[in-house]
Amino acid sequence: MTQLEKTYDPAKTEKRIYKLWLDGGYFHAEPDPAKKPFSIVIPPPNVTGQLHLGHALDNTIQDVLTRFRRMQGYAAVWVPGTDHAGIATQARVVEELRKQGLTRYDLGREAFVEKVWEWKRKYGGRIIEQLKLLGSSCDWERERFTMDEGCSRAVREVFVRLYEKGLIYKGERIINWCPHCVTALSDVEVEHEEEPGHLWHIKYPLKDGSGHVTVATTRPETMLGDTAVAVNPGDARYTHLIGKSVVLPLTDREIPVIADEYVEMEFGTGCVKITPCHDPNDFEVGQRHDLSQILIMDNDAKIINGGKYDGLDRFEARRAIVSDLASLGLLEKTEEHAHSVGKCERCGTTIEPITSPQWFVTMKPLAGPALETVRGGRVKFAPERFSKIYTNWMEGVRDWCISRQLWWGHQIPAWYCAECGHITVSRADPDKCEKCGSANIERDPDVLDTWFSSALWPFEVFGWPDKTPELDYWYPTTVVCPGYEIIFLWVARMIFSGMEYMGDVPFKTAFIHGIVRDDKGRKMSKSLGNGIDPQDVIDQYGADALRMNMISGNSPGNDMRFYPERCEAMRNFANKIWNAARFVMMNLTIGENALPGELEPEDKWILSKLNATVRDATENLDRYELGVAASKIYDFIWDDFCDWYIELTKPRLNSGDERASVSAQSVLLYVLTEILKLLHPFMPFITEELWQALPHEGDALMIQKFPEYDEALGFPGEAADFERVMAAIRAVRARRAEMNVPPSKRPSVLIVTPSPGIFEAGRAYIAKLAYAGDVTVSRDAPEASEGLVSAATDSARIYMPLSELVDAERERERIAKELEKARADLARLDAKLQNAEFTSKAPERVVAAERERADKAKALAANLEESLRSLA
RNA sequence: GGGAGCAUAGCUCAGCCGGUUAGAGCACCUGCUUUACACGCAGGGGGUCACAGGUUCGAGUCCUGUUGUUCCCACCA
Repeated sequence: MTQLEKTYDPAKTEKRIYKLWLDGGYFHAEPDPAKKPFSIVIPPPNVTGQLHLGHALDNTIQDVLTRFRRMQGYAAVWVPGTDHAGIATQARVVEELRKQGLTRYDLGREAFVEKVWEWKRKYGGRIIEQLKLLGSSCDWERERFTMDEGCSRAVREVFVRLYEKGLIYKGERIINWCPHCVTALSDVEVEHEEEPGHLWHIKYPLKDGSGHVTVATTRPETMLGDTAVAVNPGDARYTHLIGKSVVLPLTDREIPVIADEYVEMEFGTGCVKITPCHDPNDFEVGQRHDLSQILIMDNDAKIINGGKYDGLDRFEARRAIVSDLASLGLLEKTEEHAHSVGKCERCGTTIEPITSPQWFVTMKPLAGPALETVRGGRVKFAPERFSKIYTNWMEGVRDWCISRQLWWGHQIPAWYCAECGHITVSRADPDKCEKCGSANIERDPDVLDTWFSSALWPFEVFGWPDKTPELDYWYPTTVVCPGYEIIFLWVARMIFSGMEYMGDVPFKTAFIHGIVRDDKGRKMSKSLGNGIDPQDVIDQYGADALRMNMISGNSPGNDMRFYPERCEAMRNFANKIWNAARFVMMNLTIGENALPGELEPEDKWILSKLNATVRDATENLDRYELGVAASKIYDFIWDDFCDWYIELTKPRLNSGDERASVSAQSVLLYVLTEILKLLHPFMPFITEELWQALPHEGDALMIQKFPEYDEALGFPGEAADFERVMAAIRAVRARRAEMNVPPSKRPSVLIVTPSPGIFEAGRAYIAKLAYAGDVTVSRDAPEASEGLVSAATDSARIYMPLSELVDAERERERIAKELEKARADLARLDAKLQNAEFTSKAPERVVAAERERADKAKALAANLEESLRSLA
């Protein structure tokens, strides 16, 4: 048998074990009609991204689920891949170029895109390699990229279909513009932040010279684009002005005063400047009143069409305009005013609402089935509460702006005809206008939102739009495991996409997790510098410890704080298992894993505990309660197996009796092997390593059968009996500890009990675990003696002659106190049991349990009384 | 403005369908080189489960309200 090191060293095993799995091909799955399908598609990380703890969390979750089902015999596939991440990736390469003093325009589109591919080839593998460090059992043969050929074909197919169906349109609408990323964004890519700002009250003189109206605005620079002033039609203060004109200060334009319900009389002055090109509400108002549109900012948010302000940055323009208005006497007042400002989620730049010709997906027709499927429970959210968040959003969903002014991404398959203006949208690149036949056509330069391709992920990875065996077998996927921050960006869009193109849900369950925060509860971010690199954690504690830390100690859907010390606890746990296995191996003379024909009471006890743990943990895993499952397994291993069972086997192993030793070894090996299987989904490396070192059949632990509940190994009666012996041992230990008796002092122990059988059988264990010299079991009490220390359980009284340590008076007091407590318990239980309401209404098993408890309290009280008497 | 989460030991958190005397890790106290493990063992202290009502034989768990806190959504000029 291999000799194990005293301490588990993850660094020495993880790489080797991962290679063993790869070489064995165990991660790969094929559709297999003889098995049940199980599938997960990875939330594709950004191709240029670096692994962070958020990835560690959701990949651990996916790996636990995949390994669990694989071991249960499912054809389990976990499809990995990466996302081309349009804006993020392009920004990285732009930044690279900037360092060389270049812009993307210096290279031109084609060369730039080639540059990004180069970058992707160079760094795209990094995150994948990092996922492997975690132990992820992805089917790497099926790795995909959202811009690979298949995905590109899927994207194109979807775009064309939606266009043909009239669900994709191009329109001049208000969109969110990021002047830094220089592109349009969808609504969900904008984060709103409350910021202190100002409400400037500006006088707009009436054209007829009869005075002025005062408008209030938080963005005075946009006044250059004003094309009306609006008041509420019911606002008596202003009805006489409706239809009149005002002269827009700083320009020489005249604009009308109009009436619109949208204006709230209570807010500001009740007069609103209307800037259709730079505010979504004003845009609507403009539509209703057929106002003209004046765009006053360019793509860099510099002023255009603004006379002397042209060329100024929007914030410079704001300062200049406010100061000019003040000097003209048109600034009535300035109020402090907190308001929410939209920021680009990518770069944090303040978003500018702007009218722009963009492509949109009409959402209403897609939202219907997407809502139905969640309401009807065909897609379930875990935890359930997230379905409400989803539903609320989907009910109010607005059209999705899908075009991006980038070069890196899926270019929109639309060609504009210079002759007739027709737009040709086509699966294959056209060489002429489909309407007039002109060859003078030009392709739309824009690319699609990155999430447009990720929305198709659950079916494009299986080969859609082709009909493939994989698609047929694994779609709908079983479960998807994203963080709650991408419910709208990704989960929602997969659902309506799945319904639209596949006619079926993309996954049966969305298992949502929270955010990993730092130890102070803050989000980890580059700017705070509080990010923790999972690779460092793995180096220090091992991947298994990191994984176990991610899974346990938090509940699904809630954020978690990351404490390195918790990893330490899990590292210690790994070491505990390591040493338990080391102990088993050191004592092993057998080469086969089989339970002995005859089992000792302690064997039945541990098997019974194991069996219950298997049943409970499996149930928890079935319900996505991974943390609860992990902690049950943890407790069983540490408390039951290590602290009790291993100690209990020592007398047999050291007895010199070959048969006794072999029987102990057999049970040890059996239980340890089952433990390794149970724990494997959570801590795959150490469990595989140990399994390989132990006698085993088969090639790898990761493809062994997951333990199943076995009625034949229940032993409820025997297990309960044996717990009486354990209770006696605990009682003796507690008494000794209280009196500071060192383990070297081994008094004889007398056990007085009405049921001596189990204690007779357990004599050796009592001697070992309670440090007894010799153990006598009797039905009869000893002669009263001053020198005895006593302990009592509900099934026995225990006496130890420790006359030199014991103070008879204090001993009596102590027992009297315990007795008092036991009687109080008994009284409480009796009262409960005598309450007819309780006995008639509570379920039978609860009443039975209370009865048993009362019986035990009664027995304990009786034993304590007896102890007291024998001291008298 | 709408919605959701959280509030349990000094700290961070579990507590799954309402049913013991509410648990874990860390921290703390006492003792221990017991030949698997000091990354350990044994024993121990520590909680009015935010507050107020309610439902129930029984509430940390369900309901209502209050307070505090975090987050999400929303076209709050």
